[in-house]
Amino acid sequence: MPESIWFRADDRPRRPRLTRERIVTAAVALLDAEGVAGFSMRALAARLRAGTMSLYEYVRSKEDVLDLALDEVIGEIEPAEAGPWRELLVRQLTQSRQVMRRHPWVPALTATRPLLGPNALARSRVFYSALADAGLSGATLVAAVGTLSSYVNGFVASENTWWDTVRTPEADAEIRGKVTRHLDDHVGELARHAQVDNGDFEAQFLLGLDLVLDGIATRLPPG
Amino acid sequence: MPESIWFRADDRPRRPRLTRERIVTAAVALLDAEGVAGFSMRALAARLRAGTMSLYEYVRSKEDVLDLALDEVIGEIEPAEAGPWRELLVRQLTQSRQVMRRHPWVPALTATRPLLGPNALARSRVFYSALADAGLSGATLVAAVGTLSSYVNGFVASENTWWDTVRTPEADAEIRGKVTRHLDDHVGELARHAQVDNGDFEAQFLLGLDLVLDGIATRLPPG
DNA sequence: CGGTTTTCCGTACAGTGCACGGAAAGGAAG
DNA sequence: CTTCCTTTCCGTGCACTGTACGGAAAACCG
Repeated sequence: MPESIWFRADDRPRRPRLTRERIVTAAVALLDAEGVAGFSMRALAARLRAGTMSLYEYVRSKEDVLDLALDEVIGEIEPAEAGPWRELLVRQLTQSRQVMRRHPWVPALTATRPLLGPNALARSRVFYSALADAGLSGATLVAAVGTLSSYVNGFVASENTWWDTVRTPEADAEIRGKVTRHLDDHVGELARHAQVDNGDFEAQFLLGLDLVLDGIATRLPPG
Repeated sequence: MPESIWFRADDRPRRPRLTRERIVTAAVALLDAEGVAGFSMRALAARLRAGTMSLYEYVRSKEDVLDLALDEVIGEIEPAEAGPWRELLVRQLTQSRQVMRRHPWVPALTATRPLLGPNALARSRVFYSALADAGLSGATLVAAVGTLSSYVNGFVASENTWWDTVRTPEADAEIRGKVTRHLDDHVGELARHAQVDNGDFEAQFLLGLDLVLDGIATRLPPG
C-alpha cells in the first residue's frame, strides 16, 4: 500500500519555507516594532531568516507587502453583530481606534492607499448595511460612511503624533512644556486645555464620535 | 561720496544664493510635480541649481523641509473674516480642500507629523475662536475642532487616492470597471453608486460637512 | 592686507528597492 | 537511475537615498 498516508510525508504539493502569510505576519510585527520608516525588505527578510530576494517570489513589491499588512490588521476588527445602528457603530469604531493604537503605522498608510483588501471591504460593508438598515441611502449614505471613517482615521492619526512627540505621559515634561507654551502663544489657552493637558483620548474620541452620530441622526427618516 | 547708494551694490549684510524661502518654494513645486515619493534632497538641490549639501546650511534634515513645505501651503488658506460661524467654517474648510487638491501630497504628510507651524496654528485658531464665539467650550470645543479637521483631511485623502487610481475621469475605463466590479462584489451596489460612478466630490464634500456641522449645532447653547 | 565667518559643495558611507540570473531542491516521466 | 521541468531560494549588482565631514571660496570686518 504505497499510497497510504503513512508512507507519504504530506499531501500538499509543496512545502515552501516561506509563504505569503508568514511574510505578512512578519511584516506586521516589523512595522509594530520599527514603524513605517524602519520597515525595509532587508529587515523583513532577516526576521524570516531568509534572503531578501526570496520575498519577491511571493510579492511583487514592498508596496504589496504594505497593502497586505494593512488589510491584515484591519482584519483584527471583528465585524459587529446585529443591533441598534448607533451602538453598533460605536462598538465598531471603538475597535477600529484600538487596532490603530496597537498598530500606530496604520493611519499613515490609509492616507495614501485605497483600501481594497477583502478585510477592509468587509468592514466597510458593515457600515453601509448598518446605516442603510437605519434608513439612509444614496449620497447621504455615502457621506455618512465617509465621514465616520475619516473621523476615526483623523482622530487616531493626531492621537498618534501626539504620543510620538511626547513619548511617554510622565517623562519629557520639558518637551511637553515647550509645546504647551507654543500652543498657548499661537492658538490660545482654549486649545491648549484639552489638546495637551488632557490625556484622556478615549473620552475625547467618544465625544467627537457622538457629535458625528448626532449629525447622522438628523438625516434619518422619522420613526 | 563713497557711501552713496550708487557706489554700493546693496545694503543688506549678506546675499546668499540660497535662502530658506527659496528652498521651501522649490520644495513645494517639486512635491507638486513629483509627489512625496519623488521628492529627494538631490532633486530639490538640482531644481535650485545648487549642490545637495548646500541645502543643509538652511535646514537640518529632509524632515525639516517637509515640515516647512507643509506649513507653507497651509498658508495658502486665507483666514476667514468675521461672519456667522457656519458660513465661516464652510468657507474655511472648502478652501482647505482646494489647497489639498492643488497639493495632493498634503494629506499624507499631515497624517504623520504634528502641525505646529505658524500658519497651521493661525488657521487652527480661526476654528477655535469661531466655535468659541458660537458658544462652545472645553472638551466639546476641542472635539468639534478635531472632528472638522479630521473630516477634511480624511475626505481629501480618499478623494486623492481615488484620482490616483483612475488618473483621469475619461481615460482608463478598464481600471475603473475593475474597481467597480470589485466593490460591487464585496460591498454591494450601495457603496459603488457614489464612490465610483459619482465624480462630484465637491457636492459630496459639502454633504458630509453639513452632517458634521449639524452635529456641532446640537451642542450649541440655545439662542 | 590679514583674519573670521558665512556660504557653498565634492566626496564618501551606509542604507534602500529590486532586476537579473544562477543554484538547488523536489516531482514526473522515461 | 537518469533526464527534464518547475518551483523555491538567494547572491550580486545597480541606481538611488539621506547626510556626516571637511575643505574651498567668498564676503565681511579691522
